[in-house]
Amino acid sequence: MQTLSLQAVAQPIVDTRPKGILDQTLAQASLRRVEAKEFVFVEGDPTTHVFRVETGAIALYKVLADGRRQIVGFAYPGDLIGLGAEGEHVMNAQAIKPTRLRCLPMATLYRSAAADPALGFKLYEALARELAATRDLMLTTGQRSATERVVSFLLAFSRRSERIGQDPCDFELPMTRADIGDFLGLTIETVSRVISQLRRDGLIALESGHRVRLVDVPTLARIADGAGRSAE
Amino acid sequence: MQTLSLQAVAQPIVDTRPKGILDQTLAQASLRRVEAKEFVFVEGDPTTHVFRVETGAIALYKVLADGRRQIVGFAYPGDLIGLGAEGEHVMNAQAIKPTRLRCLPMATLYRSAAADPALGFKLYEALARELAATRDLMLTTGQRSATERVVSFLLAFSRRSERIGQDPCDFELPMTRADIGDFLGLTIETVSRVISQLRRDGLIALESGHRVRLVDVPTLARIADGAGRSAE
DNA sequence: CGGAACATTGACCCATGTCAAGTGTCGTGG
DNA sequence: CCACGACACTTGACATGGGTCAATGTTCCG
Repeated sequence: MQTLSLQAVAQPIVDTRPKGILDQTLAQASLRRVEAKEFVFVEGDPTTHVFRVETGAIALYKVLADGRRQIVGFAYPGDLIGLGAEGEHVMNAQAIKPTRLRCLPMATLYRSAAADPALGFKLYEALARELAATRDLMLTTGQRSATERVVSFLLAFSRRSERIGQDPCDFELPMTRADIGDFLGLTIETVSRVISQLRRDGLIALESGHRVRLVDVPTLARIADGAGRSAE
Repeated sequence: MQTLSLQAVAQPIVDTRPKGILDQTLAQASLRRVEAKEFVFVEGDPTTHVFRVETGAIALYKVLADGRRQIVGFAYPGDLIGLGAEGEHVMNAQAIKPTRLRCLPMATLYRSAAADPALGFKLYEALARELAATRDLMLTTGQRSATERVVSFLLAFSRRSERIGQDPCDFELPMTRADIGDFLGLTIETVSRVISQLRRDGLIALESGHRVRLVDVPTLARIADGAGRSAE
């Protein structure tokens, strides 16, 4: 899942790197700050804008009538949110830490896309990446055990950490155990137990509940893909 | 899901039945037949074509190293498959009954899309619909009980049946119990047990394992959304 | 008609949910 | 600076939904 954020890596010496039209447009877009737990939009809101996360993190989730919650994704800096919904949003977007967003009016975006097929293609790609990520998550929640899910989650976060040029084996999880549980289809307690067990087994280490260090990545990788099963 | 397909509305007066450019292109595309259980493409295949299902049904799925399988969607007549993958496919597409497909070379599609933003938008919309469907499924597999999952599945199928102008309360499921299980994240046995129970409760009726009649839709709808839970 | 694939049903058991208690940890106000 | 309350997290005991294994029934096609 290499992201659209090529521009984040290739920063200008003299602005050699021609920025895409999307970046150009976004650079001028208004900035919005949201505090932790504040909503960017909720289900039913008219889809007036698309947002790009600049800093912070956002949880995207749906809820059932009785309050059960499924987080379908987290958005980190560089990610676009609000794409693909027509008319009104079908989910909630809530900040999990203080966050800054660029706000791009849908109308502007569509006008630009009609004029420039390359922009349209960018949006298409962004959506395709989201779809791929969502399907991977489905494979995880639908088929894996609790331990496999948590480990897959940690490894995915590790890969992301690496992708943005940070230590892939030592990172800060911005979300709570409840968020992880609602993402993986597990309860808080199960997430907590699995993490404790991984620590006891010496596969990960924690200093402060949210700072994770991956100690034995090969073993973790094996666990994620079902080591110790029938047809492994 | 009313669409942005303004271009579909604003069509010329002559040529009464305005077919979109996508339909025009597909009408000329080559036809391919696949038998039940035959693959349209598998993980790793180069993404040379996009397909539209004409008749039959296709299962789209991913597999884990040890063989566990997650069906991420079924494609029925009218649906596009193979969109959103770059370079190579990341999943398998297998017919669950004899199926006919229109095959559209990716290159042709992209060339057309570059020329006509309206087509690009169609593809974008198709992808957005898939994303929405996948997320709904995630909510189901991640948060619902076995009974809720099966009932949700039946109701979704019922809605589709209605959408294509057929009886929403009496339909033929093209897929096996194994397919349903791998779609919902349940075992064959559980699917079978739940269906038997629903029948015993008089909520559905079956003549031949695959022909389903929904008897008490209101109750089914209540079950799907968690009737009999804490905060219902 | 026969066999293979698919489906149902039952008995048992385990992974994970539920309920409950207890332990940090952080931010606020005294 | 400390005390307090609110949360988040951990841990334990127990319950249970759904998985596993196994036997049997059914359907469909050659």
